Amino acid sequence: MNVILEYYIDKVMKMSVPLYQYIKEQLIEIIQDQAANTPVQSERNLAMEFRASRMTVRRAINELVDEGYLYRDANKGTFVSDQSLLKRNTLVNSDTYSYKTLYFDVKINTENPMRKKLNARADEAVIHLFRTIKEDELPIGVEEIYIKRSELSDADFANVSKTKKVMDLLGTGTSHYTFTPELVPAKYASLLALRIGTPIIVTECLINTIQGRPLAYLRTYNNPENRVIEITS
Amino acid sequence: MNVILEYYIDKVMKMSVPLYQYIKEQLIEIIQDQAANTPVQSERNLAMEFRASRMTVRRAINELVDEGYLYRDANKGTFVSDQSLLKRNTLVNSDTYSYKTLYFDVKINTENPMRKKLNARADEAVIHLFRTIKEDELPIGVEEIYIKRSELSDADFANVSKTKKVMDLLGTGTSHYTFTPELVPAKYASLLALRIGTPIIVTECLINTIQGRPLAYLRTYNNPENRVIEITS
DNA sequence: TAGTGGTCTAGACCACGAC
DNA sequence: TCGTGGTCTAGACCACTAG
Repeated sequence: MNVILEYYIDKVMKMSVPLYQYIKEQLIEIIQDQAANTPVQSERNLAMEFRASRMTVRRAINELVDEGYLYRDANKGTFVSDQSLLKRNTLVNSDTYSYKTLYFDVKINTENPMRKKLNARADEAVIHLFRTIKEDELPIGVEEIYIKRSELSDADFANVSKTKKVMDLLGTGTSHYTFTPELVPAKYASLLALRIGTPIIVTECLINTIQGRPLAYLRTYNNPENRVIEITS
Repeated sequence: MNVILEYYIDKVMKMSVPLYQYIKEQLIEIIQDQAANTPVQSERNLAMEFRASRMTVRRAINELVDEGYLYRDANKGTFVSDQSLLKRNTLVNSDTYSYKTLYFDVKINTENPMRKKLNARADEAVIHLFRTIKEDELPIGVEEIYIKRSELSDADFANVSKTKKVMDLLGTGTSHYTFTPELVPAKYASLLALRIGTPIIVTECLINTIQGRPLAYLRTYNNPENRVIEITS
């Protein structure tokens, strides 16, 4: 009741978070200290407790299931998932990384092969960015970035060299990663503090708008000693 | 009308596909030859056409959005996504791969380090499997697999050496991948048709039940010439 | 102003599982 | 038998966009 009161205060004060969103947050709060496989209340009970319809509660629960917090067992109930491996992706998760831009430019009429990947005409402006990635002073990787100028707002363009995740500049869309094993290039070995001949993983990422227009191309040389690439799904 | 008739024939004949599922399939049929950004009919129109409620149509559309087929633009409409890069993951996509099992055994009381990863007691039976992966006679990779016997039904156990995707043996759960660059091990170089000293990507995958119990551990040595690791999201 | 997607309600019936 | 999640309906109001 306290719970639902809180929500309606928000609502009245025009914060106006959707109810299902509010219920999600409350459920996360409730389960976050619970052991895996703990049952959550039934949908009908939660609906009463939050003074919401069952469909609204279901929406909240469904999204938590999709996000890996809960799982359903038909005819039995809904339970807390094992969260020891919560969905994560070290390629995108950059909260603790620091970046140093070593090169920044906007080029027109260059012969760079990346233009083809971006499907950019010869006279289109393309942003070039080269930066190092560190975590606690340890070199994590070096990154070459190419972004189509025409896809960025002026505000985003002004921030581009400060941006951590290029994804954040762009709305929803698709990203396509490829992973290639290489020996560390001589020109990057010292930046990565790796010996010549060390095998590394190079990740390439092409980011498209949901409409199918290429937006950005990233090429990252990852230091295998300091950055373990991992993906949980 | 033809469309909805078909569905109800199915329904009467007890095929009993959920309506939202049927609508999904029909929508995929409709859009599969359409260009990106083509609008689909409004939810209200589709509801009339399928004689379904708007909420049911919404569910179908929502799932297609999650799966990357469609995208929404609030207050404007729903549109066909660019499908040139449909979600895929070459690590799991094994339709065209052929497997050859070189080693199969069930072991108890071994000193294998994989037992720790599987959290298996010393006296638990663990299935060991070693196999090569080929596509059109080209070596794609070699794979070491460890599966807890106790998590498999007798039927699954009988099929385990014929199984393509280990994931298929297990219900839903989480899988956690790590990617490591290595030089191809001498013992696998000839199986992979690679020269000694070639850098490769080794993927390790730990599969857990949704309850958090480890089920299987896979270690794959990927041939970079014949298998490009890629992930679209 | 008319149409769209976004949210929400208050019911309903079903199959299945545990008791 | 009772409670669960799975599916579905027929409405409703909102904010926003485009003509």
